[in-house]
Amino acid sequence: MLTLFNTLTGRQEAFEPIEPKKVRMYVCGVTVYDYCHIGHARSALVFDVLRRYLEYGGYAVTFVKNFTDVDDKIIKRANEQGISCDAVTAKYIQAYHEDMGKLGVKSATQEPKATEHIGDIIQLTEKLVAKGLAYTVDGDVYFAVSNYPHYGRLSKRRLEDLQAGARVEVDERKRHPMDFALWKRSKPGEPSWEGPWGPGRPGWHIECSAMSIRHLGETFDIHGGGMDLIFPHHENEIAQSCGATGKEFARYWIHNGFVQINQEKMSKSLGNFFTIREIFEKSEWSEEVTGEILRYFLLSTHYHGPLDFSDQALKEAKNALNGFYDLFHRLKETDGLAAAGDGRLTTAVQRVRKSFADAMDEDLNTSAAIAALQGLRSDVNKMIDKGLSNEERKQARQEFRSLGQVLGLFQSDTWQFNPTVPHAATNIGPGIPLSSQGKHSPTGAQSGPIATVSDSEIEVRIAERIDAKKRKDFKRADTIREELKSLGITIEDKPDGTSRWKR
RNA sequence: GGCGCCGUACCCAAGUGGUAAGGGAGCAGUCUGCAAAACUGCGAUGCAGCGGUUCGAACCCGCUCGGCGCCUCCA
Repeated sequence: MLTLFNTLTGRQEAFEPIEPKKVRMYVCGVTVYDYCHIGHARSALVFDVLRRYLEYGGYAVTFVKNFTDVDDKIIKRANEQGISCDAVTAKYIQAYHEDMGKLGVKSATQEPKATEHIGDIIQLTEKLVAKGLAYTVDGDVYFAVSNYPHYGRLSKRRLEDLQAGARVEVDERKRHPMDFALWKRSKPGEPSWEGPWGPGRPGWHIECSAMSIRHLGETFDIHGGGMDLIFPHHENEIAQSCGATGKEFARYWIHNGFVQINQEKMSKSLGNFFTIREIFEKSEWSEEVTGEILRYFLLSTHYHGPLDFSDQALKEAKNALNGFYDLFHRLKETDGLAAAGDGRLTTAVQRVRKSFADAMDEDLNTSAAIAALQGLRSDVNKMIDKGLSNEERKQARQEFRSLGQVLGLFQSDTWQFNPTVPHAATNIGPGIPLSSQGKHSPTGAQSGPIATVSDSEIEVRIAERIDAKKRKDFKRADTIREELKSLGITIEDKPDGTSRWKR
C-alpha cells in the first residue's frame, strides 16, 4: 500500500485514487524563459518516478505537466533578445525536452501550454468574479483572498501573519495586500488577448487551475511541484479552483526538496546554479552514462529532503553505479563453471521485490529501494562466484531491468564496458594520436586533464598487450596497462586469456 | 515577526519507541604473473549537546547550539 506525505494534511497518508486503478496527476512544469537547472531536473525526476511506480503498481496514470509560456520573465527575455515571446518559449520548450530526454524523464500524457487555454482562463476568472471572489480594477482582475475563508490551508499560514512580514509595494488598488492578479491588462507590445475586461493576459497562478481542470477534471488525485511552490503558487491555485468549483481540488499535494550547493539553495542571485546541459557538456562521461549518474544521484536521497550537489557526489554516484554495471557485464559472460550457484535466485528475487516495494510504498523511499537493489547485486555476485547457468544469468539481468525501470536505471546495455578484445589483434591500422584536453568539473573547478582516446586506439593497445602476455613478456604488458591507466582506462583480464576494458 | 525543514561513521544516506540498513572511500585477506572485478573480514557502545518521559529513545517531550528554506518570481 503506497503512502505519501501530503502537504495539505501534514501527514503521511495511504494513497487511494478517486477511481480504482486510475490516477490523475498534475505537476507544475517550468516557465520557459531559460534553460533548466539541476533543481528542475530533480523535480521532474521525482514525479517521473512517482508516475513510473504507480504504473508499476498497475495504475493507469494520466499525467499532466504544463509549460508556462506567458509571463513577465518571458516578455523581458524577448525584449532583451529582440525576438518574439513565441520564439523564446519555443526555444526553451525544445531545450526542456532535450534535457529531460537525456535524463530519461518520460513525457507526460499531456503537456499543455498556458497560451492554449486562454478561453478556459477567462471562463474561470468570470466565474470567480460572479461569485464575488474576484474584482476588477482598471482592466485588471484580482482574487480577493479575504472572501475565501480557507486561504492559507495548504501553507499553514494565516493572512494576519503574512501581513506582518509583507514588504511588498502596496498596490493601493488592491483590497488586501495578498490579493493576486488573475488577469492583467496588457501594456503596449505585450502578448495580449481580448477578454471581458479589455485586452490582457493571464495572471501568475490561474493557468494551472485552468489547465488541470480542463485535462483532469475539477477534482483529481495528485498535484506536485517544488517546495517553493507551496506558497503562494499552490495556495493560490487551491483558492481559485475550490473557489470557482466549490469542490475539492487536488487530494494529495506532493512537494520535493531543493537541490543545494554547499548547503545553500541554488539561485540565480547567488550565481550557484548549474544547468542540465552545462553538466552534460562538462561531463567526462558519455551522455548515456552521465544521464544515469545524474538519475542515480538525484534518487539516492529521499525526495522530501535537501540534496547537496557537488563533483564528489556525482563521482560517488558513478562509482556506485559501476558496481551494478560490472555485475551486468559478468552476467553476459560465460565462465564454464558448473552451475553450483543455481537455485537461489528465486528466493533472492522474492526478497528484493518485497523490500523494494516496501521502500517505495513508504513515501517513495528511493534511497531504501536502491539499498534493496544493492542487496540483490551482492547476492547475485555470490551466485556467479559459485557458478551460474546462462538461464539464471538472464533472469537476474531481467530482474534488475524490471525493478530498475521504476527508477529509470539499469536499462543500458552498453554502459562503459566494451566488448572483449579477442586473442589476436585484427585491425591494426595507423596509430591514432592520443589527444588530451582539459575538462571542467560541474562545480567549475579544474579536475585535471582527462585524456580522450578512441576505442579503436585502446583496442590496438590491448591486443598488443595480449600478445605480450602470450610471450610471457609481462614487463611489456604492465607498461601498456600503466599507460592506459594513466588515461583513465582500466583493463581487466579474464581467466580465458581475453581482456575487457572500461573508462 | 509568522510558518517550516535539517543536524546519523572519513563522505553520501536509510531508519521516527525494541536495541544503528545500504553505498562510496579506506585497511586487511582470498583469487590473480601483476592488476581489476568479485568474495570475506575490519569500521559509529553511539545518532549536534543537555535534561525529561519509558522496562527500553537516534526516534516522544523540553531547553540549548549549529545550518537552511518560505513569507517577493523561483523546482
